[in-house]
Amino acid sequence: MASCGQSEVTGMATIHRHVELRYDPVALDKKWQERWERDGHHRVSDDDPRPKWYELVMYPYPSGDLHIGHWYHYAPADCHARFKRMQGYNVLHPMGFDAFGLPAENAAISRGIHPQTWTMSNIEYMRGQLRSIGAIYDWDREIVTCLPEYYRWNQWLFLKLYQQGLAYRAKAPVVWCPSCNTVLANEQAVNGNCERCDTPITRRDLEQWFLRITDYADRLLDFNNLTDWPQNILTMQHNWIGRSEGVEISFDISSHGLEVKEISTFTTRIDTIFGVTFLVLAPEHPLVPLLTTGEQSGQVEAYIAKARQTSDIDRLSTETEKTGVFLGAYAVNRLNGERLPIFIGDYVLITYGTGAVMGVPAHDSRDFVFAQKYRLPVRIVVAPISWDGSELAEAYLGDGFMTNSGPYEGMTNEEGKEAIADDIEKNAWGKRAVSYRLRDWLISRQRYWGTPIPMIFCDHCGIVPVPEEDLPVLLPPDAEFKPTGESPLAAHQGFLNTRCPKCAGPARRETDTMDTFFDSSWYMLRYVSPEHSDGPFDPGKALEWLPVDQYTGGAEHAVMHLFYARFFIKALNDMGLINFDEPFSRLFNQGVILAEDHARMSKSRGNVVDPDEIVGELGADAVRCFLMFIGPWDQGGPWSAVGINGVSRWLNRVWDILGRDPDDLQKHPTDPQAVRATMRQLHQTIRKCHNDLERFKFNTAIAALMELTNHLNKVWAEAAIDPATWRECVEKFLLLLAPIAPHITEELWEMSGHSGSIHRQDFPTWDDESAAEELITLVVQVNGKVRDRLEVPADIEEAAAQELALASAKVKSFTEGKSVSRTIYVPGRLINVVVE
RNA sequence: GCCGAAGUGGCGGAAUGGUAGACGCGCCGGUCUCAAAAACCGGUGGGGGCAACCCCAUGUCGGUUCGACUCCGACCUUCGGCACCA
Repeated sequence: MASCGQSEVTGMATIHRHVELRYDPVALDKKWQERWERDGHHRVSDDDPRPKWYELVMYPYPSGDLHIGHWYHYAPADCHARFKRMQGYNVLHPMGFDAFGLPAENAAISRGIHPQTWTMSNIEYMRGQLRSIGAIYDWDREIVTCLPEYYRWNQWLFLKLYQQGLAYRAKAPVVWCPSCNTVLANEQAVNGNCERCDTPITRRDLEQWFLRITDYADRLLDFNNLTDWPQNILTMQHNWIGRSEGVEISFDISSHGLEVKEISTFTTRIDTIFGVTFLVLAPEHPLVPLLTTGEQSGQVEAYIAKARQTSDIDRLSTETEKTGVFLGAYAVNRLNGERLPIFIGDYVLITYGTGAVMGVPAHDSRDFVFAQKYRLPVRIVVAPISWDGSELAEAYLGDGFMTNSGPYEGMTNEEGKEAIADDIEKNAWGKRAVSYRLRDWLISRQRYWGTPIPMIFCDHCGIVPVPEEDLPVLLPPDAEFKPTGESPLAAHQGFLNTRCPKCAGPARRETDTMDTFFDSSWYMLRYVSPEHSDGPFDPGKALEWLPVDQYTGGAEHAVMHLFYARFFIKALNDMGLINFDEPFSRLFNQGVILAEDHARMSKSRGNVVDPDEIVGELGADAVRCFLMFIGPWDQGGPWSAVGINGVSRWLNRVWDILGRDPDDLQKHPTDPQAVRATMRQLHQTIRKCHNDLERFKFNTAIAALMELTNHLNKVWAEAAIDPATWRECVEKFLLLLAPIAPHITEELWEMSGHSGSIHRQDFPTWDDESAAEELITLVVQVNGKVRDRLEVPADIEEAAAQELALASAKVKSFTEGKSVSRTIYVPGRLINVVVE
């Protein structure tokens, strides 16, 4: 990739001029966008008698510039929404801004602009860019999450969640980004690095606000109402929740004379309980300081200190050697009375299960390497098939018969699991339990540009929620943004100091703000009544519009936004605020638009495509068409500066075709066969467009429309059809093209003498009879290889087809001297002659 | 390492188990032009043949089938996701 960015841009502009435009698309964009706006063409009424269709796109972050990736997301989605509208739906296709978040604050720090100023001016600019798409957004419904009218309802919802016990404060080891100086959600730590700035993350113990999403783990695992979601998203959510069934089993430590008499561990392999030869606790486990003997304390403390410093990327890597330190203490396995040494090891996570594991080196690969390193015994208790009693080279993870297992000897390990679990429960040594990989959702952020968490700390009353009538808790405009690790709000005395709502004594406000995923977890509800001031949404309107019928956005939100939104809707449903259980009925993930060099677009690579420039030259319709034409929407694909000329030329031809006077055709005799063929192709095209647009297969829909224009050009050149047929064809064609290219079709609709907008017309319908072929090309195969092609009536009978096939000279040359064993006939398709 | 998706002309891509390469880009030839661009018309997977035609070809190797880009198995490559979850 050449790095001379400047000359490349001019080079690209030259390429565009390879098409000489016969009409002025830029003028049309302006004319119609203004007129649609003036006429309130895109305003959506709540009292429309037609069935509703809520088509939602993931709203953008107002970074200040709409790039071609936004176009790739929004233009096809708009086409689909327009298509549904022409099908007779009252379509809500709203747009807004995900306006809180770090970049605004970083701009404030690096350039001295207030986040509010930066964000709002970006929004202002992006509104104009979004308008250039020509989409049917109803701007009266726009939402901007950083405005108090929106975020007060974040606070309101937070209070509701708190009342339900779904929001709580806890000290927890949290993911910390030392560069952003804030806590991150688990989901925002990517490969041990901060999602935003790529800095290796560390852990910190902090008092934080959490949402109890784990309470909903099982319900979030129920995908029965999500049959129209892509399977890969469901799989990701399934794995993210990571439900495992097992047993919590405790080991006796009463001999240590502590208040705590046992250590609890979680295992999915209780069948291996007789193979336990040691225990490992997470370094952060609360029993560690109590159990450590004086002799070992030096080593243990050093190990803990080191584990704290180790970045997550090292600690979580499967490559890292498993290390640990003996505490000097022992526990007893109650099933066989054995004494087991207790270790700490950083491969045990405090956040999963009970923070302690039973070490079964024979049947767990991690325990195996740990045992080897510290020379701990390895005892096989589930015998591999045809095991000869020799030692293992690696852990055996498969099934087998129980051995060295006391009363359970000889059972299959699956039977053993149940029998042992039963006995453990009978003796109250533990119980069957379910563990989840999923953690509660940490929503506290030590940053300024977010929704203040509406909580107050009072020395007398403890944690007191801000009363509803005191909302919103406004973000003070005059805060210092320097990231110190504490929220900037903590340094703002005016914000910090308040009165306790209960006792009216002096109190302090919570100074953390909310994760912006909180905002987007319910924004689809706000669009139905963006002005509503008695609650986050008008319940009647929510009832009317939701759930979202079609949601589109990137797959990168699989375990974050999409997951959180599902949780919110379930929680709100439980509170009786809404009456549905899933926010998005259908989900479609569009792919990623790549640069011409097939790499991801990035400023550093210098391969970014600027949509404004191309729209300013070729018009919005050409860009819309080309983005949809590149390939299947869910696959994404490379942009091509030359390729867009193809659709531009095509739109030129469309302009040309519609500009012809159909009466010119009267000067020539009409060919009835050509008329039938034309009508047939029209109906086939309508059918194909309908089916393809329904399923987001824009590329093949456009290809079919191109074929129709090619056909029309041909019959025009031959003057083979009559003016009435021509008129019907071009009119229906225009309607088919309308959702794809709204500006040119609106202009041509007006020019051909129609009053009213083309976009208020019905999408054309087809009938299969008119679309049916009269003649087909019957493929004749011999042993599966094509040997001849015959023009025959479409409804030809098998016997007749067989006779024709066998009579073919070409077929004869391949069957000569051989015997025909049978023929296979596929009606309307082919006949295959099988010889020998 | 595990899970998932995808590999088709020079390029983007099309094909309910039934004509592989629709549509478009690019390229080649022609028309128009003083010339070029644009536009329009025609051609365009590889190999062989004067030709009619024939052979080969959808990542690789097998399999199922009258027939496989499509279904099954193994492998290779690319791209996503997860990655000590006991």
